[in-house]
Amino acid sequence: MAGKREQNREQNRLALIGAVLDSVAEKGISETSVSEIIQRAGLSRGMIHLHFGGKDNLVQAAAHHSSEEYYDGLEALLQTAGDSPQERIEMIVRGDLSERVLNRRNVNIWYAFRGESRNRTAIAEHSDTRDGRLRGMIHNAFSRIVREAETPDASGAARDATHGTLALLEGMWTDFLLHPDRFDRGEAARIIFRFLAAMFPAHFSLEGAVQPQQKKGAAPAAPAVSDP
Amino acid sequence: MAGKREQNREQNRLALIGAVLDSVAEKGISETSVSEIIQRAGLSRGMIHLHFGGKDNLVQAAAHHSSEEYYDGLEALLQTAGDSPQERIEMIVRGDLSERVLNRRNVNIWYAFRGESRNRTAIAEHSDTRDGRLRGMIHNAFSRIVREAETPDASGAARDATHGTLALLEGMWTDFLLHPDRFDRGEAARIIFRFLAAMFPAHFSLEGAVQPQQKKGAAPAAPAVSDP
DNA sequence: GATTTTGATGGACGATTGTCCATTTTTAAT
DNA sequence: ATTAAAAATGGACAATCGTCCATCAAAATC
Repeated sequence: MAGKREQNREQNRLALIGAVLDSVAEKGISETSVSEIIQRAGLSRGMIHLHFGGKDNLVQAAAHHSSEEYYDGLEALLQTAGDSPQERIEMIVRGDLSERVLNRRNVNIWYAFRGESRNRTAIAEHSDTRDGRLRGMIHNAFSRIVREAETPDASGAARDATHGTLALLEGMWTDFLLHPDRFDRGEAARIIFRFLAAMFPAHFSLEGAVQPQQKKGAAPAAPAVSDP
Repeated sequence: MAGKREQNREQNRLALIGAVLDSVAEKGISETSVSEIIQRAGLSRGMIHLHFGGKDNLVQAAAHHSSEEYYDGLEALLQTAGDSPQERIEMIVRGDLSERVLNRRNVNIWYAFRGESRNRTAIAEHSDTRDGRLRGMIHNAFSRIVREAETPDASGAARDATHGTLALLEGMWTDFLLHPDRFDRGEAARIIFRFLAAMFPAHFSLEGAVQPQQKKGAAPAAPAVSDP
């Protein structure tokens, strides 16, 4: 039996965190005031001090919550992936670009906290740990790939591929932040795999997209007028 | 004659903008108050309203100023580059990762504004235009590369290479934001060129040096997009 | 040198910020 | 049913926010 008392208590805690995240996503950090938060949560003014001891702690808890949510989602997705390293990397990339993870709300929240993370040490830590865990997963997979491929300077290649893949994902997120309407998930994934396929042709290919390795060049010859 | 009056006026305008950027870089946006600004600028309280009509406009002007500064620096660097597209791309990448452009101050400012750009339409616009101009320069170079290389689906390849390179640069900036102390410019550049070398082995090499052009006979033709 | 013009000053102002506590309400224990 | 304990309320509070204007100082013009 949870006890109605403790149950309500936890429920209100989460309501406050949710209200912060909603407000940050919608209005930005600078407009996320105590008044705004308690109005969204439908609770009284004193609750913040009661549950978190102050607004800063609440915001920090919200950042932590959001970070955990992101990583849990990604890890759950990863458990449905196959065992091969390329499958795992593909799952991470597609997962990180999926609607469930990469959406306006999450992106807004993520970048809002990042912009203020310099001062809020605790928030910066969450960025770090998330980054660290994700990096570990990707690096692990690439290590196996370069080992199989017997690449020269294997450890350097794995590290660079990891770093580059992470950077590419970060860049795509930024893309989404700046142009959420014209962002194309398929294109983002295709570009990442195009780079990976160029580096590890034996492990990645461009399925679904043009893969004209041995086909004769059909001379598309369409002059590029398309804006970038 | 500039007139001592107008001269002082402009000087104070710039002092206010500089104070905003210093404060944003050092304390973050949320702690950049009017009091903080005028204290740093050594001017009186009314100046903000006099010169900019309000704090929001001043912050916007500061964002604009910072953005212009970034792009001007990059463009100046680009004019010292050679004519070949690979030289231009290398110059852009190395320039974007150079100490002069990528440093704590600029990164802090840039991400602070990004985090709040959702609401401030004007600030978001500057991100856009900067992004657009940079994208144009890179896309222009890749268009020439794929044309020379007679790549199948040339326009798609150029677009993807542009998109990927921009994403990689963005990711490296984020890297610097989160770990300014252990960031390695050389490593960042090496990774980008490693990806580019994999995609365009005839044009980029792993050492980061530009690959010597194999055929000199090819007419450069007119650039698809004219540089500003 | 006198006058006009304009930039610059700094305090007053109401609004809003986050904190905190006296009080009330609700649940658990007796 | 009564008491004890905990949770929730909402307003008081000082501090700070950004705006604006009456006033002053200085440069430009006459």
